[in-house]
Amino acid sequence: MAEQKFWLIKSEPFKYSWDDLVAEKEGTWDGVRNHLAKNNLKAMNVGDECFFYHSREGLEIVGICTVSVADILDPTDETGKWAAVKVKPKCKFDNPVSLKQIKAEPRLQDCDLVRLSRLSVASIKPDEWKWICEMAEG
DNA sequence: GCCAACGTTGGC
DNA sequence: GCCAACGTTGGC
Repeated sequence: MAEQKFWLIKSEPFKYSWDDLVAEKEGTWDGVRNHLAKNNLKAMNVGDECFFYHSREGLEIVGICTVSVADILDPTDETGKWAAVKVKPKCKFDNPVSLKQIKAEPRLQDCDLVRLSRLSVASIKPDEWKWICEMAEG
C-alpha cells in the first residue's frame, strides 16, 4: 500500500453536490480538462482522502471522501486521454470550512486552493489537512 | 453579472 | 517556438 495522500476536489453543487455523492454512495469524479488536475488525479491511490469542496456556490469544504477506485478513464471523454477516480463519502463536516476561513488562516496561505484557485484537483499537505480538519471540528 | 486568472488555440 | 486572441473557470 502506497503512502496515503490528501487532496481537495471541487464540484459545483448544482452539478454534483456532496448530497448527490452521499445519495449515490459512490461517485465517479470526472470531467477534468486540465493537465495539472489530471496529473493529480493520476497520482491518487485507493484509500487517499479528499476534501469535497463546493465551488461557485457555497464556497466551502463540506466533507471528506475516500478514493475507492483510482486512475480510471474519464467516461465523459471520447478521446480517452483524461483520467477520473471514484470516491465514496466518508464523513460530513459539522462545521464546513469556507474559503474565507481558509484565506484568513495564515498557515493556509500557501495551499493550492488559495494559490491556484481555478485548479479543480488540488493536493493538500498533511499539515494543511490537519489544520482544516481542526477548523471543521470547530 | 463582472472581472481576473489561467489554459488553449492559431497565426506567424 | 513565440505571443496575441479567445474561451472558461471561479470568486466576488
